[in-house]
Amino acid sequence: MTRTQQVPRGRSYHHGGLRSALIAVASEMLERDGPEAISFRAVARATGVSQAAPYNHFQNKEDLLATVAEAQFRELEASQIAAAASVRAGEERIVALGRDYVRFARTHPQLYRLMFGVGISNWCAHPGVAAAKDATFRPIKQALAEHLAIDGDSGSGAVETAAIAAWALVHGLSMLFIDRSIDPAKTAAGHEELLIARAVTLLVTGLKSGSRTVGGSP
Amino acid sequence: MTRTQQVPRGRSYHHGGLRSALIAVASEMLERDGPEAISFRAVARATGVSQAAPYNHFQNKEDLLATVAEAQFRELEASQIAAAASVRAGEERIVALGRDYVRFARTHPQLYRLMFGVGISNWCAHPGVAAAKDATFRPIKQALAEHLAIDGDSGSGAVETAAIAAWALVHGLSMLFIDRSIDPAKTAAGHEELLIARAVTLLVTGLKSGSRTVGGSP
DNA sequence: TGTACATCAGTGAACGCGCGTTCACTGATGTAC
DNA sequence: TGTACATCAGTGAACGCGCGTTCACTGATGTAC
Repeated sequence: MTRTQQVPRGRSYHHGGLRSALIAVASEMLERDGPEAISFRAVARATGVSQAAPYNHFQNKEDLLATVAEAQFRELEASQIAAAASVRAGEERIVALGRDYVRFARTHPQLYRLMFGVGISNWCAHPGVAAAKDATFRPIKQALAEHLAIDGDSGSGAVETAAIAAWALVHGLSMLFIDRSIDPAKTAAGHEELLIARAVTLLVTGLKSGSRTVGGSP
Repeated sequence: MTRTQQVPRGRSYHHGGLRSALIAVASEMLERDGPEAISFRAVARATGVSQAAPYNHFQNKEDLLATVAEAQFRELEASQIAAAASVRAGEERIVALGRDYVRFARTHPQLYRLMFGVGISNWCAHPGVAAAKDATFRPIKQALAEHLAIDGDSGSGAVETAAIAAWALVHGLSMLFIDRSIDPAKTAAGHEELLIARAVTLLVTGLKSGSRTVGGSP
């Protein structure tokens, strides 16, 4: 209960802030080695603590990984909110959100892989992650809804579809960059930014000119 | 050299077709357990052979995994070629390619994850995979080039950008479906197909109406 | 203010495991003469 | 056709490893009276 004061107090037997320290160290190690290679023991070791100590703060290894993933989603959400606020509404904002998204993913490539399940066998045990993921998704949904000016009838279904398409596009770009499917050697330095902007613009253009015609029965 | 005859000959000490048997068994196990969970020993065991036997056919575990990945890319390429041929050129063909791509990914979700590096630490050691990946990419590139009717000057750069955007879209959709980010409970049965078609159509629409205007300096 | 006590958050040893890989070996197979 | 020999493709034991997790424990901390 009094563990709210998280500052380690000198030569204390107790760590004082082990939980957050483990999260920080795990994030670093995950980013360095990737989610497939990380071990619970190694995280404890790197935090300067016995291998059993983390069990006072996390149920098991996956609990720690899921916690890190959730924290990353919260950071991405904050980044998206900031990106949306930095630009006036409309197409510009949607492109800004797309660029921000891919930039975030490429800044933390291995953590981004973790966020989408690499190295975690049972997502279902960690519902908090799904909630954080949904929250991340909100800014782009809202920006699209505003831009398409679909307020009422044809409504939420179309926005949902558009949002999923937009998400798929930036997620796909991020993953292809991360696993080097898009060759960074071929893509001259700085051109990636242009590529991302163009791709998102492409989609938004399609949304605008097709919003009344696209659809129909399966 | 005479190993071209791959049929196991009854109670033979030698297997006769161990290499391809290992690939088949590994594919099954990969699909069942995922690339993070598979072990070289387990593959040997399931093939009914000692744990050392596979080393006569593969340098190491990753060599086997990469071989499986390459084979899967070849299958996807064949599937894409067939999909392109099944429909007349134009927007329809592009949508058909997209649907086929995502269908393939969702039919072999864990193998698809392997194809994009999950469970493999060093892609660079397996250049054949990259080549197979490029080949997979060719049908959609060609379909886009034809549809955009950009033959000469503004040329290959625009097609390349469009192709990467299209690839990112279907790859993103595939991955989001596979890791259940797109909730299949929310998406009523059969509606996924519609979602995929709509998303691809969106992009193609954007390509058409924006092909002369999108671009500019970074 | 002092003290007895409950609780918290560590330790270090151990359990049991399966892994990737190597090694010396041997039975099976194919080939040259 | 028979045979000596090289090579191929298996075997089974072993090496060395680090892993996730549990356990009995104990030192540190906070609290009630």
